[in-house]
Amino acid sequence: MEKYRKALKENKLKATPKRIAIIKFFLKNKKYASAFDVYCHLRANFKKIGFPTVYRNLDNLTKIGILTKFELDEKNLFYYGICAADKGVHHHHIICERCHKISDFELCNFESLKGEIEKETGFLINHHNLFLKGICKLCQESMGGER
Amino acid sequence: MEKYRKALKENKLKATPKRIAIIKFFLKNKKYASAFDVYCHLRANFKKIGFPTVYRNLDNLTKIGILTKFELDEKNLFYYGICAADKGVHHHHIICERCHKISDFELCNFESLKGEIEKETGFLINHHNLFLKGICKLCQESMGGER
DNA sequence: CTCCTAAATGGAAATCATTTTCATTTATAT
DNA sequence: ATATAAATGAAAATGATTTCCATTTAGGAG
Repeated sequence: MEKYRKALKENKLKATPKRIAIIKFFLKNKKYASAFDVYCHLRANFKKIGFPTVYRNLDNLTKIGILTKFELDEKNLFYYGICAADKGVHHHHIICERCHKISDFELCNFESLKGEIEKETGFLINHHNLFLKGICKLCQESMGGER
Repeated sequence: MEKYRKALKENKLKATPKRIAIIKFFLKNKKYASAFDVYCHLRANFKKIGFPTVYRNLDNLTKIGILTKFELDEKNLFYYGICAADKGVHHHHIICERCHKISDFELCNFESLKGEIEKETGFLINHHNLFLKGICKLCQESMGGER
Protein backbone atom coordinates (compact mmCIF):
# COMPACT_ATOMS: atom_id res chain seq x y z
CA MET A 1 0.00 0.00 0.00
CA GLU A 2 2.88 2.35 0.72
CA LYS A 3 3.92 1.95 -2.86
CA TYR A 4 0.57 3.30 -3.98
CA ARG A 5 0.52 6.18 -1.55
CA LYS A 6 3.89 7.15 -2.87
CA ALA A 7 2.73 6.95 -6.45
CA LEU A 8 -0.22 9.16 -5.59
CA LYS A 9 1.99 11.73 -3.97
CA GLU A 10 4.43 11.70 -6.85
CA ASN A 11 1.53 12.53 -9.10
CA LYS A 12 0.12 15.22 -6.84
CA LEU A 13 -2.98 13.20 -6.09
CA LYS A 14 -4.24 13.22 -2.55
CA ALA A 15 -4.58 9.93 -0.75
CA THR A 16 -8.28 10.28 -0.12
CA PRO A 17 -10.17 7.49 1.63
CA LYS A 18 -12.03 6.68 -1.53
CA ARG A 19 -8.94 6.45 -3.63
CA ILE A 20 -7.34 4.16 -1.12
CA ALA A 21 -10.51 2.08 -1.01
CA ILE A 22 -10.52 1.74 -4.78
CA ILE A 23 -6.93 0.58 -4.85
CA LYS A 24 -7.56 -1.88 -2.04
CA PHE A 25 -10.61 -3.17 -3.81
CA PHE A 26 -8.57 -4.07 -6.86
CA LEU A 27 -5.60 -5.31 -4.88
CA LYS A 28 -7.78 -7.62 -2.88
CA ASN A 29 -9.55 -9.55 -5.56
CA LYS A 30 -7.20 -8.92 -8.48
CA LYS A 31 -10.19 -9.06 -10.80
CA TYR A 32 -11.24 -6.55 -13.33
CA ALA A 33 -14.34 -4.54 -12.62
CA SER A 34 -16.52 -1.94 -14.28
CA ALA A 35 -17.02 1.54 -12.91
CA PHE A 36 -20.42 0.37 -11.74
CA ASP A 37 -18.89 -2.55 -9.84
CA VAL A 38 -16.54 -0.16 -8.10
CA TYR A 39 -19.39 2.20 -7.35
CA CYS A 40 -21.33 -0.61 -5.70
CA HIS A 41 -18.35 -1.60 -3.62
CA LEU A 42 -17.79 1.94 -2.41
CA ARG A 43 -21.44 2.47 -1.69
CA ALA A 44 -21.19 -0.36 0.78
CA ASN A 45 -18.38 1.36 2.62
CA PHE A 46 -19.14 5.07 2.45
CA LYS A 47 -22.24 6.98 3.31
CA LYS A 48 -21.79 9.23 0.32
CA ILE A 49 -20.37 8.26 -3.00
CA GLY A 50 -21.07 9.61 -6.44
CA PHE A 51 -20.43 8.27 -9.90
CA PRO A 52 -18.26 11.22 -10.87
CA THR A 53 -15.88 10.36 -8.07
CA VAL A 54 -15.66 6.79 -9.23
CA TYR A 55 -15.02 7.68 -12.82
CA ARG A 56 -12.58 10.45 -12.01
CA ASN A 57 -10.58 8.24 -9.73
CA LEU A 58 -10.53 5.28 -12.06
CA ASP A 59 -9.19 7.59 -14.72
CA ASN A 60 -6.66 9.18 -12.42
CA LEU A 61 -5.37 5.83 -11.26
CA THR A 62 -5.19 4.60 -14.81
CA LYS A 63 -3.25 7.66 -15.89
CA ILE A 64 -0.59 7.12 -13.30
CA GLY A 65 -0.29 3.44 -14.12
CA ILE A 66 -1.87 1.90 -11.04
CA LEU A 67 -4.83 0.60 -12.95
CA THR A 68 -5.25 -0.52 -16.51
CA LYS A 69 -8.35 0.19 -18.55
CA PHE A 70 -9.66 -1.95 -21.34
CA GLU A 71 -12.78 -2.79 -23.21
CA LEU A 72 -14.25 -6.22 -23.60
CA ASP A 73 -16.80 -7.70 -25.96
CA GLU A 74 -16.99 -4.41 -27.80
CA LYS A 75 -20.00 -3.64 -25.70
CA ASN A 76 -19.20 -0.03 -24.99
CA LEU A 77 -18.34 -0.74 -21.40
CA PHE A 78 -14.92 -0.31 -19.92
CA TYR A 79 -13.24 -2.39 -17.31
CA TYR A 80 -10.39 -1.64 -14.95
CA GLY A 81 -7.90 -3.86 -13.22
CA ILE A 82 -4.91 -3.47 -11.00
CA CYS A 83 -1.67 -3.23 -12.90
CA ALA A 84 0.94 -5.27 -11.09
CA ALA A 85 3.84 -4.16 -13.25
CA ASP A 86 5.81 -1.15 -12.14
CA LYS A 87 5.18 1.98 -14.10
CA GLY A 88 7.29 2.21 -17.20
CA VAL A 89 8.08 -1.48 -17.38
CA HIS A 90 6.99 -2.90 -20.70
CA HIS A 91 4.26 -5.46 -20.14
CA HIS A 92 0.92 -6.70 -21.33
CA HIS A 93 -2.18 -8.08 -19.65
CA ILE A 94 -4.05 -11.33 -19.67
CA ILE A 95 -7.50 -11.82 -18.24
CA CYS A 96 -9.23 -14.94 -17.06
CA GLU A 97 -12.47 -15.43 -18.94
CA ARG A 98 -13.90 -17.38 -16.04
CA CYS A 99 -13.05 -15.49 -12.85
CA HIS A 100 -12.02 -12.18 -14.41
CA LYS A 101 -8.64 -12.16 -12.75
CA ILE A 102 -6.17 -9.92 -14.48
CA SER A 103 -2.45 -10.57 -14.61
CA ASP A 104 0.57 -8.91 -16.10
CA PHE A 105 3.42 -10.48 -18.00
CA GLU A 106 6.54 -8.91 -19.34
CA LEU A 107 7.41 -11.60 -21.83
CA CYS A 108 7.06 -10.08 -25.28
CA ASN A 109 8.92 -10.92 -28.41
CA PHE A 110 7.32 -8.23 -30.46
CA GLU A 111 10.60 -6.57 -31.32
CA SER A 112 11.63 -9.63 -33.29
CA LEU A 113 8.43 -9.43 -35.32
CA LYS A 114 8.42 -5.70 -35.74
CA GLY A 115 10.92 -5.54 -38.57
CA GLU A 116 9.13 -8.19 -40.56
CA ILE A 117 5.75 -6.58 -40.18
CA GLU A 118 7.18 -3.22 -41.13
CA LYS A 119 8.63 -4.76 -44.25
CA GLU A 120 5.38 -6.52 -45.11
CA THR A 121 3.05 -3.62 -44.46
CA GLY A 122 5.28 -0.66 -45.19
CA PHE A 123 4.21 0.85 -41.87
CA LEU A 124 6.56 2.27 -39.31
CA ILE A 125 5.29 0.82 -36.06
CA ASN A 126 5.01 3.14 -33.07
CA HIS A 127 2.90 1.18 -30.61
CA HIS A 128 1.87 -2.37 -30.09
CA ASN A 129 -0.59 -3.92 -27.73
CA LEU A 130 -1.00 -7.58 -27.06
CA PHE A 131 -4.15 -8.54 -25.24
CA LEU A 132 -4.75 -12.07 -24.07
CA LYS A 133 -7.72 -13.97 -22.75
CA GLY A 134 -7.62 -17.37 -21.19
CA ILE A 135 -8.20 -19.39 -18.06
CA CYS A 136 -6.09 -18.79 -14.98
CA LYS A 137 -4.40 -21.51 -13.00
CA LEU A 138 -6.94 -21.59 -10.18
CA CYS A 139 -9.85 -21.87 -12.54
CA GLN A 140 -8.13 -24.63 -14.45
CA GLU A 141 -7.74 -26.54 -11.22
CA SER A 142 -11.25 -25.89 -9.99
CA MET A 143 -12.63 -26.99 -13.33
CA GLY A 144 -10.73 -30.25 -13.20
CA GLY A 145 -10.87 -32.06 -16.50
CA GLU A 146 -14.29 -30.73 -17.47
CA ARG A 147 -14.78 -27.52 -19.28
CA MET B 1 -17.37 -6.15 -55.03
CA GLU B 2 -18.68 -9.52 -56.16
CA LYS B 3 -16.76 -11.04 -53.30
CA TYR B 4 -18.74 -8.94 -50.86
CA ARG B 5 -22.09 -9.62 -52.47
CA LYS B 6 -21.32 -13.27 -52.16
CA ALA B 7 -20.37 -12.92 -48.53
CA LEU B 8 -23.64 -11.11 -47.87
CA LYS B 9 -25.64 -13.81 -49.56
CA GLU B 10 -23.81 -16.54 -47.71
CA ASN B 11 -24.81 -14.86 -44.49
CA LYS B 12 -28.41 -14.30 -45.51
CA LEU B 13 -27.97 -10.57 -45.61
CA LYS B 14 -29.64 -8.70 -48.41
CA ALA B 15 -27.49 -6.62 -50.70
CA THR B 16 -29.28 -3.39 -49.97
CA PRO B 17 -28.07 -0.16 -51.55
CA LYS B 18 -26.97 1.17 -48.20
CA ARG B 19 -24.97 -1.89 -47.34
CA ILE B 20 -23.24 -1.76 -50.66
CA ALA B 21 -22.58 1.93 -50.17
CA ILE B 22 -21.04 1.29 -46.77
CA ILE B 23 -18.73 -1.38 -48.13
CA LYS B 24 -17.75 0.85 -51.03
CA PHE B 25 -17.08 3.72 -48.67
CA PHE B 26 -14.57 1.67 -46.74
CA LEU B 27 -13.11 0.02 -49.80
CA LYS B 28 -12.51 3.36 -51.41
CA ASN B 29 -10.54 5.15 -48.77
CA LYS B 30 -9.32 2.20 -46.71
CA LYS B 31 -9.48 4.37 -43.62
CA TYR B 32 -11.22 3.68 -40.41
CA ALA B 33 -14.32 5.68 -39.62
CA SER B 34 -16.80 6.09 -36.82
CA ALA B 35 -20.49 5.32 -37.18
CA PHE B 36 -21.04 9.04 -37.38
CA ASP B 37 -18.57 9.38 -40.24
CA VAL B 38 -20.41 6.67 -42.12
CA TYR B 39 -23.71 8.29 -41.36
CA CYS B 40 -22.49 11.57 -42.84
CA HIS B 41 -21.26 9.84 -45.96
CA LEU B 42 -24.56 8.07 -46.48
CA ARG B 43 -26.55 11.19 -45.83
CA ALA B 44 -24.80 12.74 -48.79
CA ASN B 45 -25.94 9.93 -51.04
CA PHE B 46 -29.38 8.94 -49.84
CA LYS B 47 -32.44 10.98 -49.19
CA LYS B 48 -33.28 8.98 -46.13
CA ILE B 49 -30.83 7.44 -43.77
CA GLY B 50 -31.12 6.72 -40.09
CA PHE B 51 -28.57 6.01 -37.41
CA PRO B 52 -30.05 2.63 -36.59
CA THR B 53 -29.39 1.51 -40.14
CA VAL B 54 -25.79 2.63 -39.92
CA TYR B 55 -25.17 0.91 -36.62
CA ARG B 56 -27.00 -2.24 -37.58
CA ASN B 57 -25.11 -2.54 -40.82
CA LEU B 58 -21.73 -1.81 -39.33
CA ASP B 59 -22.41 -4.54 -36.84
CA ASN B 60 -23.65 -6.95 -39.45
CA LEU B 61 -20.66 -6.38 -41.65
CA THR B 62 -18.36 -6.76 -38.70
CA LYS B 63 -19.99 -10.02 -37.71
CA ILE B 64 -19.43 -11.57 -41.10
CA GLY B 65 -15.84 -10.40 -41.21
CA ILE B 66 -16.06 -7.69 -43.86
CA LEU B 67 -15.34 -4.94 -41.38
CA THR B 68 -13.34 -4.87 -38.19
CA LYS B 69 -14.39 -2.90 -35.16
CA PHE B 70 -12.08 -1.41 -32.60
CA GLU B 71 -11.82 1.28 -30.03
CA LEU B 72 -9.21 3.99 -29.92
CA ASP B 73 -8.08 6.39 -27.26
CA GLU B 74 -10.41 4.75 -24.78
CA LYS B 75 -12.84 7.50 -25.59
CA ASN B 76 -15.94 5.38 -25.69
CA LEU B 77 -16.20 5.67 -29.42
CA PHE B 78 -15.84 2.81 -31.85
CA TYR B 79 -14.27 2.78 -35.24
CA TYR B 80 -14.68 0.48 -38.16
CA GLY B 81 -12.42 -0.37 -41.04
CA ILE B 82 -12.44 -2.69 -44.00
CA CYS B 83 -10.88 -6.03 -43.26
CA ALA B 84 -8.79 -7.08 -46.22
CA ALA B 85 -8.03 -10.55 -44.96
CA ASP B 86 -10.34 -13.35 -45.98
CA LYS B 87 -12.66 -14.56 -43.32
CA GLY B 88 -11.14 -17.18 -41.10
CA VAL B 89 -7.57 -16.33 -42.00
CA HIS B 90 -5.60 -15.46 -38.89
CA HIS B 91 -4.51 -11.87 -39.03
CA HIS B 92 -4.20 -8.64 -37.10
CA HIS B 93 -4.63 -4.98 -37.93
CA ILE B 94 -2.43 -1.94 -37.98
CA ILE B 95 -3.68 1.60 -38.25
CA CYS B 96 -1.93 4.71 -39.43
CA GLU B 97 -2.01 7.37 -36.74
CA ARG B 98 -1.75 10.08 -39.32
CA CYS B 99 -4.15 9.22 -42.15
CA HIS B 100 -6.20 6.54 -40.36
CA LYS B 101 -5.57 3.95 -43.00
CA ILE B 102 -6.11 0.44 -41.75
CA SER B 103 -4.17 -2.57 -43.00
CA ASP B 104 -4.08 -6.27 -42.28
CA PHE B 105 -1.10 -8.49 -41.81
CA GLU B 106 -0.93 -12.20 -41.28
CA LEU B 107 2.55 -12.34 -39.83
CA CYS B 108 2.21 -13.43 -36.23
CA ASN B 109 4.63 -15.34 -34.11
CA PHE B 110 2.38 -15.57 -31.13
CA GLU B 111 2.36 -19.34 -31.09
CA SER B 112 6.05 -19.35 -30.28
CA LEU B 113 5.42 -17.07 -27.31
CA LYS B 114 2.30 -18.75 -26.11
CA GLY B 115 3.96 -21.62 -24.31
CA GLU B 116 6.34 -19.34 -22.45
CA ILE B 117 3.61 -16.98 -21.33
CA GLU B 118 1.45 -19.88 -20.22
CA LYS B 119 4.36 -21.16 -18.17
CA GLU B 120 5.06 -17.74 -16.67
CA THR B 121 1.48 -16.79 -15.88
CA GLY B 122 -0.09 -20.17 -15.30
CA PHE B 123 -2.88 -19.18 -17.66
CA LEU B 124 -4.17 -21.31 -20.48
CA ILE B 125 -4.42 -18.90 -23.38
CA ASN B 126 -7.52 -19.00 -25.53
CA HIS B 127 -7.36 -15.79 -27.53
CA HIS B 128 -4.78 -13.23 -28.42
CA ASN B 129 -5.07 -9.92 -30.11
CA LEU B 130 -2.21 -7.83 -31.38
CA PHE B 131 -3.09 -4.27 -32.22
CA LEU B 132 -0.58 -1.95 -33.84
CA LYS B 133 -0.38 1.74 -34.49
CA GLY B 134 2.13 3.46 -36.68
CA ILE B 135 2.67 5.51 -39.79
CA CYS B 136 1.86 4.08 -43.19
CA LYS B 137 4.16 4.19 -46.17
CA LEU B 138 2.43 7.06 -47.92
CA CYS B 139 2.44 9.23 -44.85
CA GLN B 140 6.09 8.50 -44.26
CA GLU B 141 6.83 9.67 -47.77
CA SER B 142 4.64 12.74 -47.59
CA MET B 143 6.23 13.70 -44.30
CA GLY B 144 9.69 13.47 -45.78
CA GLY B 145 12.42 13.59 -43.21
CA GLU B 146 10.59 15.88 -40.84
CA ARG B 147 8.91 14.85 -37.66
C1' DC C 1 -1.93 21.72 16.11
C1' DT C 2 -4.26 25.23 13.14
C1' DC C 3 -4.77 27.48 8.79
C1' DC C 4 -4.91 27.89 4.11
C1' DT C 5 -5.47 26.49 -0.49
C1' DA C 6 -5.67 23.51 -4.10
C1' DA C 7 -7.74 19.32 -4.86
C1' DA C 8 -11.59 16.23 -4.29
C1' DT C 9 -16.35 15.32 -3.88
C1' DG C 10 -21.56 14.65 -4.59
C1' DG C 11 -25.94 15.66 -6.53
C1' DA C 12 -28.34 16.95 -10.35
C1' DA C 13 -28.46 17.57 -14.87
C1' DA C 14 -26.35 17.13 -19.34
C1' DT C 15 -24.13 14.55 -22.96
C1' DC C 16 -24.04 11.63 -26.55
C1' DA C 17 -23.07 7.31 -28.79
C1' DT C 18 -25.85 3.53 -29.43
C1' DT C 19 -30.15 0.74 -29.29
C1' DT C 20 -35.12 -0.35 -29.11
C1' DT C 21 -39.70 -0.20 -30.90
C1' DC C 22 -42.75 -0.57 -34.39
C1' DA C 23 -44.97 0.59 -38.55
C1' DT C 24 -43.54 0.81 -43.39
C1' DT C 25 -40.70 -0.46 -47.27
C1' DT C 26 -37.81 -3.52 -50.02
C1' DA C 27 -34.74 -7.36 -51.74
C1' DT C 28 -35.00 -11.73 -53.47
C1' DA C 29 -36.46 -16.63 -53.75
C1' DT C 30 -40.20 -18.93 -55.99
C1' DA D 1 -45.45 -11.10 -60.23
C1' DT D 2 -45.73 -12.35 -55.57
C1' DA D 3 -45.01 -13.63 -50.96
C1' DT D 4 -42.22 -13.03 -47.09
C1' DA D 5 -38.48 -12.45 -44.30
C1' DA D 6 -35.32 -8.89 -43.86
C1' DA D 7 -34.23 -4.00 -43.78
C1' DT D 8 -35.36 0.62 -42.78
C1' DG D 9 -36.47 5.28 -40.48
C1' DA D 10 -38.40 8.19 -37.04
C1' DA D 11 -38.87 8.93 -32.49
C1' DA D 12 -37.97 7.73 -28.15
C1' DA D 13 -35.30 5.17 -24.83
C1' DT D 14 -31.07 3.72 -22.89
C1' DG D 15 -27.22 3.95 -20.17
C1' DA D 16 -22.46 4.75 -19.42
C1' DT D 17 -19.85 8.71 -18.65
C1' DT D 18 -19.11 13.70 -17.91
C1' DT D 19 -20.03 18.53 -16.63
C1' DC D 20 -21.26 22.07 -13.42
C1' DC D 21 -20.90 24.07 -9.27
C1' DA D 22 -21.33 24.62 -4.44
C1' DT D 23 -19.33 22.24 -0.47
C1' DT D 24 -15.89 19.51 1.84
C1' DT D 25 -11.29 17.79 2.73
C1' DA D 26 -6.24 16.46 2.52
C1' DG D 27 -1.99 17.83 3.67
C1' DG D 28 1.82 21.31 3.52
C1' DA D 29 3.15 25.72 5.84
C1' DG D 30 3.65 28.09 9.89
